Amino acid sequence: MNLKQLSEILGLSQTTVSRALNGYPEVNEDTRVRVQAAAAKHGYRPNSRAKGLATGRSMVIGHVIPSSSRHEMVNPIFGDFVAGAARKYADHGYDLMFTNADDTSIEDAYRSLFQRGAVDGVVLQGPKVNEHRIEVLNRMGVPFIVHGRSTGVEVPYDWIDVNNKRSFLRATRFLVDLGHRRIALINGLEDMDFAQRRRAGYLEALREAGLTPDSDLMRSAEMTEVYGHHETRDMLQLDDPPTAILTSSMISAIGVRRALNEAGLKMGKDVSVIAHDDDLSYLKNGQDVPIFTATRSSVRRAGEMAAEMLIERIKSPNDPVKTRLLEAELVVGGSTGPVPNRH
Amino acid sequence: MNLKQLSEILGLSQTTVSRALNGYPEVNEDTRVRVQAAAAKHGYRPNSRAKGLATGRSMVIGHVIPSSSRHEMVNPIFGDFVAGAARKYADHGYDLMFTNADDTSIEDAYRSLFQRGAVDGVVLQGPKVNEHRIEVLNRMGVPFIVHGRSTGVEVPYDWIDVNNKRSFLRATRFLVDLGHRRIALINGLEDMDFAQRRRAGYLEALREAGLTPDSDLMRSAEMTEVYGHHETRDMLQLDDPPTAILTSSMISAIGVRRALNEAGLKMGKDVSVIAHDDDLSYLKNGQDVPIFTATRSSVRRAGEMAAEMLIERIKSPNDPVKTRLLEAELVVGGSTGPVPNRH
DNA sequence: ACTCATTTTCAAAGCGCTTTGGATGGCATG
DNA sequence: CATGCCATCCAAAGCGCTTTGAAAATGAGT
Repeated sequence: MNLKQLSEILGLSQTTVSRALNGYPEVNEDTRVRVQAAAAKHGYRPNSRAKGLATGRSMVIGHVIPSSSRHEMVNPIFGDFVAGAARKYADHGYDLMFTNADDTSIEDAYRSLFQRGAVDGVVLQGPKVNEHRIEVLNRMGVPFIVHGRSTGVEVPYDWIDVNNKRSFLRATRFLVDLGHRRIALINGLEDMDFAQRRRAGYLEALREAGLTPDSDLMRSAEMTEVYGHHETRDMLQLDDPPTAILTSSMISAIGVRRALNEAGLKMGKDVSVIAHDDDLSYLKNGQDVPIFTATRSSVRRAGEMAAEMLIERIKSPNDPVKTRLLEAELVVGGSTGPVPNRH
Repeated sequence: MNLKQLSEILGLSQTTVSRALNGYPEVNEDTRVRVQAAAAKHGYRPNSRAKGLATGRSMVIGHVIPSSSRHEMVNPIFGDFVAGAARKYADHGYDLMFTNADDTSIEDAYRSLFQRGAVDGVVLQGPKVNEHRIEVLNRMGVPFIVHGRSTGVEVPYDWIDVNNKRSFLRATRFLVDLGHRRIALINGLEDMDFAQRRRAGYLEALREAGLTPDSDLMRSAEMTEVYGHHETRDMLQLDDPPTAILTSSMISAIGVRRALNEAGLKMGKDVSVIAHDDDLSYLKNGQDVPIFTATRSSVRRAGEMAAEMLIERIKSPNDPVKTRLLEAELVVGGSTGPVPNRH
């Protein structure tokens, strides 16, 4: 069923039917009702490609998931972020399109998506320091929003981010206040912007407390469970092992906990742990009392907000740059406690 | 840069340029080379909407993520499945489109996606028992593939699934062979098809062993970490608590482990645990020796295969129905051991 | 040189929609 | 009654591509 057929059934022109369905004023209310009824009855759905061709808009937002050859990994926070975004897209009549690209062709993926007219805007996830893609997108003139920021990029751009520095600053201070002096940081990949900011917060808190950073206590890699476990076990072997561990994700925190258990150490007593908690739906940080003391910020909510900001940007391309910095809460759970007395 | 402009630059007709770029034979090799060079130089990318309109194909596959009001949850296996699928889509020139729909409108979401001409085929994830959507999709005539199966649906359809029954049968037998008699099952939501099959396998193994199923030991809900923890803690309170626990996901297995630790029980010694492991990239089941004894089947690989099967289906709509049953491996890790001697 | 078959190129129609620039008719106004 | 003004509706152009049917160019064969 297409417009032409529907209009023939109704004995109206395509113009009128189109206008009736799209809410234009120059059509009699009676006919509008009649048209809408017929459309519903026959299950007419305007072809989105044809509509897109005619209007020049695709009503689609693009996301690119990097699936590099090095790290065949899909961050679990991806699911919740996307769910949040997709929900808002749906509210505004947008669909969501993914492209999978490996690290080398990721820029090309964005270019292709936009220049083919497949999407009206894109979301850039997981920006690195000096993120090249931001300038590329800027130059292309595609509306976009960055989930995160990128230190070193000078051009203005829309972004939404968690105040990573502040939240790790606060978390570290919290540990310092509990008497900890040997505080480890199990961070995400070094070149990710968020990891840099978290480290900066961590280092600032150490400096405030007059503590010297120890490179043995600073680890960074993809934040898997296995990684959290591995690094923790490794650090526990040190001559002067950490009494507290900060980690950048709930997933690796679970690995940390596993390593502590294996070593016969009690979390929150022998070793304190603070995790960053993205408030994932399948991996809630406990039910009432949080399992881990954590810096919490819902990535799903971030997805929703990113979507809304992007849609606004598409609507008004010339508005001044919009940015949004979310503060993470520091929730206290059972994984932290005063530094144990050494014999 | 569109076709018309490019053809004018080249002094050729749009027809020839189009054909040259799309590899049709009726064009001189010299001109083809010339056209391709010019296209590359000017960064010409055919508008996908226009192309779709002309060809009647959209080169897009649709996925619908249910984000019901009841369970605001995105299954983490979703990410890996999609990553696998998207990779294969990309190989074949397809894009991937998401729509977010709540439980009540999910059927409508599929209908809309296809009838608007937005997608050439769809993937149905997480089928329930008597999955209504399958018949809907069948009647609509949209090419589709089901990740999983649906007991009670009589119409033929393409699917790819893990042999859930067999894998839980084997896992349960394994526990029985270790001497366990009180074996609990922490399963997914009752109405999910996979959950039914896993239970069927579990029950069959119990029957084989002459054990009577105990409804106190069979739990089912959304497979979160918190849920695994909650049910385990609950069952440990029983007069006759389980000595072994089967669980449908690594995520809830982590909750199980947490509950065991809290109760001062040693996993693999006091209580054995077997989990189903989807081999998620961020949640590997240990590095060399598996943490959990598990029934393992890569959901990413399933995504890849689903994508390929769907693309074949789109190419040849009249081929006989294709199905694919994957066997999960039973990998032995540290979470299982002989039943402890009761005093 | 001329025909005929091939190869190569092209003009134009069509995909299903929106939108511009009228047409048409009814109604109040002078 | 003629005029002008809305309120409604419509025909046709255009979005950027593919594809059909035909024309032009080339080459082989006589």
